[in-house]
Amino acid sequence: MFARQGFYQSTVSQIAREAGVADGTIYLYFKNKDDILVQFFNFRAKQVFASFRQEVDKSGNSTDKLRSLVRRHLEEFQRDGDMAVVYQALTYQNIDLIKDQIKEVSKMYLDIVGEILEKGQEEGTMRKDLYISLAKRFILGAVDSAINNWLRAGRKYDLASMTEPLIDLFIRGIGNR
Amino acid sequence: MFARQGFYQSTVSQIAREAGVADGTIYLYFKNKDDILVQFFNFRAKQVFASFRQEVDKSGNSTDKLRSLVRRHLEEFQRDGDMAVVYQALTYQNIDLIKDQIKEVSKMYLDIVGEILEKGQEEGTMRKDLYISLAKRFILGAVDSAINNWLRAGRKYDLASMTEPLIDLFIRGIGNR
Amino acid sequence: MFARQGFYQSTVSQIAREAGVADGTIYLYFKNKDDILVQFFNFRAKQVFASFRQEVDKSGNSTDKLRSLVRRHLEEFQRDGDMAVVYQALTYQNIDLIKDQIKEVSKMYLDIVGEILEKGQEEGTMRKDLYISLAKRFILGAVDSAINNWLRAGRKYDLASMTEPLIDLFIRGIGNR
Amino acid sequence: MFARQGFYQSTVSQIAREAGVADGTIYLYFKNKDDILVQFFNFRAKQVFASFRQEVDKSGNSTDKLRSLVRRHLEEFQRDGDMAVVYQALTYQNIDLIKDQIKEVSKMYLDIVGEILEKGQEEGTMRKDLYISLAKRFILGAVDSAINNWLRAGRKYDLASMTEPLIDLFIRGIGNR
DNA sequence: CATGAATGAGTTTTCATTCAT
DNA sequence: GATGAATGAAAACTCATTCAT
Repeated sequence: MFARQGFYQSTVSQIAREAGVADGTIYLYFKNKDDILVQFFNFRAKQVFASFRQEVDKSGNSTDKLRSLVRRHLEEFQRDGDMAVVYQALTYQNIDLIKDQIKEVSKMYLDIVGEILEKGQEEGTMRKDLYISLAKRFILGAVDSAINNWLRAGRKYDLASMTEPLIDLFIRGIGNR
Repeated sequence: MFARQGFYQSTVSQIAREAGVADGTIYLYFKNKDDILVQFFNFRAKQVFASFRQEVDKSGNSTDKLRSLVRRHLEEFQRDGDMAVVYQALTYQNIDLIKDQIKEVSKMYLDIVGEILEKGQEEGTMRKDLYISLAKRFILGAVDSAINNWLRAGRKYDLASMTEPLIDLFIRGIGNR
Repeated sequence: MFARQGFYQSTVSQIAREAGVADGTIYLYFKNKDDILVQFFNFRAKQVFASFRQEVDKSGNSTDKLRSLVRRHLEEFQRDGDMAVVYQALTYQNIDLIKDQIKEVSKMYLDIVGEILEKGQEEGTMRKDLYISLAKRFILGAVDSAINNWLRAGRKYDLASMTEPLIDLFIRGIGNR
Repeated sequence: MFARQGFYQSTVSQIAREAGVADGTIYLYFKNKDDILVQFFNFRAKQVFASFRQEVDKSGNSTDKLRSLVRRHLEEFQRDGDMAVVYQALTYQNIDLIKDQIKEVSKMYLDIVGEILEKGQEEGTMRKDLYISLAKRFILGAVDSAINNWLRAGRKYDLASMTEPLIDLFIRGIGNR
């Protein structure tokens, strides 16, 4: 519902009806309307991001790790497009309510990418002169943007298949020669 | 005010007070509250984006054009950080109200980048095997992301100075060899 | 709880928690929330007032009877300060719910005082020209007021020790002779 | 309406209807429902009590002053019986909201009575052995009680005519001599 | 043109009460 | 008898919008 209408356009009554419960029941599980968003973030989005770390640890060299991360990212967001919408909306807004949560999740992601880039520099597959703190944000931004495009295009094509083209753009830009 | 509090958190009364007029006066210039957002977009954001075209036309080769576009983009958004906040918030949300306007502005931008990339391919400075419709979105997304990072970091550093590092990442990725 | 927060500020859930039972259990012993107040009045406050009669019957002359009544009144309310709070709050409000109970209890008290005053007139210890129906209310009011002062002062001093000073004021008044 | 139904039994909608305005209009003049009570107290009850001082200053000896005070008190409360109900209900409850206001108003009254009693002692019309801090509360309590009885009896008789009998009881007490 | 008081529909939230377990 | 999750009616409050001045 938040994905379709946005948080402020969704009323608690609607949410309750969609959930098949009475209005008051909502308040047995959420402190207030805001808390619905907060709990969504803590129990859904955070989990997804936490799963990225495992995926990366499995892969071998840094390029594979980056590929795994991006693929997993796109796959998860494709699997739950509504979460994707809400996550994006929240990330690019400045909502006090969950500002800290957003920062935390974002940092988690950037740390992973940062480690991959450093490892890549050691391996010799990534450029030594990379401005890492920019490069990692650049990568997250580009993936976010790919997701945003997919959403705005109506979720019609296969988002995960964007992995290779994206990696290609990243690597040939940051790859050593 | 929209930048600080968001659209739904801002009341018409607050807007009127900030503007130094009475509540009713707002309705002499705007059909309703929504219309304030629509008109903002039409007369502020659209103008900015329209100015990009001129900037690009001035420059010489495609790399210079891309550099000019990105620099102008960052400069304008830095100059009016509040507009930047609102623009970003709207872009990554799914507001029916201005969905079309967003698409239009976005298309305007992507068209410019697309032309630059094609020109670059002709000139031999850009890779011939580029998946252009992805690459141009990739570039917009990366610039958006740079702006978003700047906003979330409190607008403290010089955003325009990110131009060269960004271009470097783009070009060495998409440049021909 | 009613003493601390008042009847309307206390929820049935709170009452149940304080009583160490489940919410629903309350409704096995009380018809509804109002009934809690009604039963409190019938089984607690009424008992206390009924006990006054016995106390008075024990004493000898009318002055002693009045002294016994006031002392017992102050002692009982001091013993159960929370009941005192609730009783006072209810007496000076106009709650349909227990209007009749209040009247009954109040009449019970005024009847006792009235009898004492009449006895005193016969004995020659009370003024013959007393406007009895005023005087008895005057006495109840003054005792109530002493209790109210004690409550508002935080129940810190010994309420029962106010008996003598009060009786002195009743009997002799404030005028010099 | 508060006099009739009590504060918690009165809804803002009812208040608005009685006032002949829309619900929202209430909130242009009162911060919230509680504020209605607070403002009532500050602008109505406080004024009444402030007027007592003037009345007392006019009279001559201390007995006259006491008589003037009591008469004015009864007259004002008789004139605005609804205020009387609300004032009494609030005084004998423990509402945090206006606890301080009640204390202030009550102190104002007790101070006046205290001064009168001291003056009476100097004049020789009041007993020298009076426990003044008790005696003044005793007087306020007795007057309050007279008002309360009048209210509960349906405001049918002339409250102000109770002045002389009350003063008589204060001054001479109930004891025969 | 501008004002700002008034409106009332629409929202969030509370909580007495019920009833299947 | 006891439970406590679920209910939904009712209440407080907000705020976009209107319109007489």
